[in-house]
Amino acid sequence: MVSHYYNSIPYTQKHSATNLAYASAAAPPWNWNNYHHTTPNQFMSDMDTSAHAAHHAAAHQMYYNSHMFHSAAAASASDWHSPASSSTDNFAQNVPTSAHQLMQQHHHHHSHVNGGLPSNGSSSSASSAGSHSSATGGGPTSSGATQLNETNSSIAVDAPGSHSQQPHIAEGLPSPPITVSGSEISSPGVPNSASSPHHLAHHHLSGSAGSGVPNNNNNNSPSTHNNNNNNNNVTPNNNNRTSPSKPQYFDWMKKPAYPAQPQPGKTRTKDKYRVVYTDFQRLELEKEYCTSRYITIRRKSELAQTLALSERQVKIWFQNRRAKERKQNKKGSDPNVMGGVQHTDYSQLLDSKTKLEPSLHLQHPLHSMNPMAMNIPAMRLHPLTAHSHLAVAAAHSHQLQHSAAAVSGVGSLSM
DNA sequence: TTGTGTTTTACGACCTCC
DNA sequence: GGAGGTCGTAAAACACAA
Repeated sequence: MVSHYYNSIPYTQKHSATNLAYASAAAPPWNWNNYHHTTPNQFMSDMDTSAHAAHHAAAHQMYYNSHMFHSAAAASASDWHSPASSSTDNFAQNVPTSAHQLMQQHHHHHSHVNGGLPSNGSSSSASSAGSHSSATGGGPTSSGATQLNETNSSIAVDAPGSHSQQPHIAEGLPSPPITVSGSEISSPGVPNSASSPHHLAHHHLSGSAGSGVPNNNNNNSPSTHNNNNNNNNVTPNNNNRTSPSKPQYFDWMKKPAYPAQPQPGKTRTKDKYRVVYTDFQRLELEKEYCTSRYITIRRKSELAQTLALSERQVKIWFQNRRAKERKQNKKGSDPNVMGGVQHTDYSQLLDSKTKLEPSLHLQHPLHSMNPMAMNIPAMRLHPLTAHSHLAVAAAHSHQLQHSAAAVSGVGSLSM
């Protein structure tokens, strides 16, 4: 199965709607309107529908409004775009610039309600659906608005100093689905991603060049890795884990990140690479995971589009996430205690969430309905386990945001 | 700066289900 | 046969101590 992903279509993209995150220019990534449609036949697909759908939407909205971006919101008011902000913290950078903005824009109306906080995380969106604020909307930035498409291409170089919003957004976005495989994958979304670190840069080039290079995944190649090393200054990483300043052009940007033609049938070896998802992407994935440990086909598709990842990437992320959780549970004899995870604030988060969303403590239908899940001990959620899942996710989210909090001057996330 | 341990993406092998 | 699941693992990215 996997093999054909890159063997058969090595470097081509599948042009399915679902895979092309950016393809749907018309449908902005942040549009969550389609949430939870039932998908008959999918054993999990229905999970999100009906009861869960309602809860899901509610959960996102309630949960994330109050917690997920709380710190970001707090900081956002003044600091996010402040050039003065010296912090190099990656999340902080991302949030403010991209994720946060997106949030604001996307849920602009919510913000009003909430007093300007970036309300709901993306998700929430169900509500935002109709109001997709687009670009102009309101964010501080406006133009940014944008959609992934625009963003990608817009990543252009801003004049230094000029804080054009677009780039920021782009940063927050997706990463590069660069996959060797081209699979659904892979490509998906990303059209080449602008997002990936290199991608961003690479895209940048291509964008400016107008070429629009299609994905190419393979960036990876060694060259990719070298980027970081060679390019010193700025890590192309979209995560912005490094420098806050926007790079202009670098040598590595000028050349293709990867060899023109990797061997199509090769198995992953030297060329193996992996992209680092942006904090925003991770956060969104965590949020989704928080809601359900098993993503439905529909949600996977939506998420992939939203985050500019391939469905395959989303699927694998969930697989890895579950594996991580199992591992953690194993570590701690007590599955309810997340092994190795900091307990600090997530408990707070959890508590708050619980209050807001009691239903989250209930066993998710999926887990009882999914035959496969039934055979997997780890999947059998007893009440406490369910709790721990949330905690894990929350903790993880916490980690992602930790930096943001630090930047904002908030010692710990007040979630 | 470097060495080392951990985490994060991604895949292959194999399994089950439809 | 295809899709998605787990398990194990490779390797990049990251964190951190020395």
